[in-house]
Amino acid sequence: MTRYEKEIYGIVSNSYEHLTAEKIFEELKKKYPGVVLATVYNNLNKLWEAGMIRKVSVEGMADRYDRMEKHDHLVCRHCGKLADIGLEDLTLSLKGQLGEFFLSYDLKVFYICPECRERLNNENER
Amino acid sequence: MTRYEKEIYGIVSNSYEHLTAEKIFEELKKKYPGVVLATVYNNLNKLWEAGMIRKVSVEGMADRYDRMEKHDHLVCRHCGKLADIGLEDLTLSLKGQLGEFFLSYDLKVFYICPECRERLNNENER
DNA sequence: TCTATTTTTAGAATAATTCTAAATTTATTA
DNA sequence: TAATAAATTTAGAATTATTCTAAAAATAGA
Repeated sequence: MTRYEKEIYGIVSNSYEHLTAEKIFEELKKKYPGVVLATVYNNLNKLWEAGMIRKVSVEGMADRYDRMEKHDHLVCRHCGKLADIGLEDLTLSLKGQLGEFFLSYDLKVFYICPECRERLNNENER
Repeated sequence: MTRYEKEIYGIVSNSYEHLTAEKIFEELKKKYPGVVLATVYNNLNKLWEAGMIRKVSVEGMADRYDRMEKHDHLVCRHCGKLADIGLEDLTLSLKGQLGEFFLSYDLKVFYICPECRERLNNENER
């Protein structure tokens, strides 16, 4: 593992936020001011292809990167923010339904996050 | 509903393919040669916001549009192709786990599609 | 140390999508 | 119906996210 690979892996896998390449770049620049965005993309792709990090894609937003540890995502339909949630594991059920075709799955649950709910409430009261 | 909205809705909701905006544009041009790509995006967004069509997003690929009818997706990890599949409905289980927060969900199952499996086999045999 | 390989940089290029302003179409009202 | 307002479409520029290319730098191997 190269310097940047290691560093980027650390940033992504130790964060409970869901960082975009741009955010990771900003983070990395604190320690390595000379680094360049293409390097971030290079290494994110390498790490993703090696199965060491996740890439989370939601319609119309930049991809976000996430630690591997098993968990699902809540996605706010208003602001797009992601939150982690541990739902029942579907692996067995899916393997049962699909056989050895199965590789992995991605479950996203859409909702309105607490902040947006509150904001929407306030707007309605006015 | 405007002319184009209706037409685009028809294309998307009567197709079992998973069309990109570009493909829909090509399709629409057969009937309305003067139409412009921005119109396609405008109307796709309107239809999506109105909950009349789905938008399917997979890391690193252009968004694809799909009919609403309840179904899940198989995504080939090699070529990115989508296939429909009807898996067990999770709505009740998720409502149970999340309460009225729940809006909807999106389940993608990753696999290697038959074509890619075959291709990979052939390559290995050589 | 010399050579080959890999990684990084810099910045251009591409792809997908959105934006803006003007033109056109459609709907509403006098 | 004419006049006005509102919504849609067009044309093309702009933006955003991401990838590509070629050269430079770093690292690893013989």
